[in-house]
Amino acid sequence: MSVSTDPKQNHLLASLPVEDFKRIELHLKLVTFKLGDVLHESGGSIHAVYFPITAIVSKLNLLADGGSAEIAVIGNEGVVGMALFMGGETTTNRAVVQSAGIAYRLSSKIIKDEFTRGGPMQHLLLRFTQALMTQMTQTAICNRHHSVDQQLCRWLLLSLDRLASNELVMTQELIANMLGVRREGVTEAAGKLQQANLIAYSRGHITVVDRKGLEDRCCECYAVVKTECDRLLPDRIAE
Amino acid sequence: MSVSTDPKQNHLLASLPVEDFKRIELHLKLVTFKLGDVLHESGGSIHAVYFPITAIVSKLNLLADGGSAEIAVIGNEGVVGMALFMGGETTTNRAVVQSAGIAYRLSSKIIKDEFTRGGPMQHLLLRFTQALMTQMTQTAICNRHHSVDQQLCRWLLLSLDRLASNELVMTQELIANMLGVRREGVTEAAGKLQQANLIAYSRGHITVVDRKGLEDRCCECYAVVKTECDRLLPDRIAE
DNA sequence: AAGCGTCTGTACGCCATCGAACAGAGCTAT
DNA sequence: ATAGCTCTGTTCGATGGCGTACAGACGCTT
Repeated sequence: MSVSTDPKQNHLLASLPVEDFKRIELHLKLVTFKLGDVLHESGGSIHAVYFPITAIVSKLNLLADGGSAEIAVIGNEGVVGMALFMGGETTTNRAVVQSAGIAYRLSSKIIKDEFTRGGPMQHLLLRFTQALMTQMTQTAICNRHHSVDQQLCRWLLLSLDRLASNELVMTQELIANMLGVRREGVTEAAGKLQQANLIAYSRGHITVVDRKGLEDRCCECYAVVKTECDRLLPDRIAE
Repeated sequence: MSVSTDPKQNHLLASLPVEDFKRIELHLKLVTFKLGDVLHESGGSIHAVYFPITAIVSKLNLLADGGSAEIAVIGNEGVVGMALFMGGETTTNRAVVQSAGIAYRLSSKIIKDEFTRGGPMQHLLLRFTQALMTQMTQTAICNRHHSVDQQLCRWLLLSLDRLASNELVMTQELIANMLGVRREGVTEAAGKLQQANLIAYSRGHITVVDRKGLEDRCCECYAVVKTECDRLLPDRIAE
């Protein structure tokens, strides 16, 4: 098996004890996602959870008038579809692929059974859920108090942390949807970052040149989320 | 026992099966909170969970520069201190009393044991957590897209739903802290609502006169949260 | 009843973001 | 190489919320 499709590239799966992993191993289905694929709709039923390996997934809230805002981003540190084991079955947000890649799918029944055991899997899923809540709440206050410039930095850094390379495939239009601002606002903010030699981009490809510079320019929100994720989540293989 | 101090005034406690309730009943400690009391600090350790009866609690995120924003409000439909059973032990937000009243306290050990059982209590707590996440995410998008006027309506309605009377004890200054806006912004928005005969207030006492009118004036965010809470949470005594 | 502190009302200039409209630049397909 | 589409850059007026400053109103205390 090639390293790049190893389920244990997902941090949650990686930190499961052997016996627990063995139990679900056969049920894990490799799936490939491309940019824009929808894992589940807002209000739609959820049939499985997904453990991203190289894919990155955005949770987007939507408004009746077409407005939107990303409320969290999930990569190989976590899992998509928590509403299944939380008991709600659906959520009021859409899960959409922000960066193409692969993930492992686990069907509704299997993940629920596993969660109900109350073992390491439950423990991991709950801690991840709390990390996700931190991201959501920090997004809320960031939306309230910080400039588009700062939020773009936060967004780039959060995405970068979940990516193997330093290049994002993402148009300014899409970033604007994520941040819930106008496309022109992103153009302007991105222009500033480019002038400052922090990023370089062209037609949907953004390359982060100076990561440290982005962090300096960013609001505190990124650091809050990062610190809390590091605290709550396993960062590599246990055992 | 007077009706007003019955633990079963809390919807979660009320919908526990008899045997599960009996097990924790003796450990429930009645506590009285006044406006501004802090249940736990941002980043501080949490020693107990609280089931509000008449009290209302705000979850507030804070910024280094003093900025703040309410990310959720919890009344007798829920519980404060989820980080305990989620495994994180602390959260990055402050829980502060927004409306004076009583609550029942359950110590760390008891609630954890109860949660670990995997029975009805776990089930209820998880569903409540998901309802709370809905509130958080809707707050995030509301902060991004809606006016102070609309947000004030949302805030009033969410508070009202958790209150026995139609009078809130709350200065405009405090509301401003919750919404993360200037006090003057609240004065202006509240002035409009008063002129429209939807509310009446004076020196820290707000009376809602026309609830329906508030709903009409509000953004969709209130309805989204309300609908999801109704779906996920028990609304009265089970058995 | 006088005094003081708290709460609310109002005004003004400033700035970030919005909305709309359009120009240019770079792929890609035929 | 030409046409057409997507993506990015720029402009301009409008506007909502911010920061600051101050004035009036209410109510508690002495």
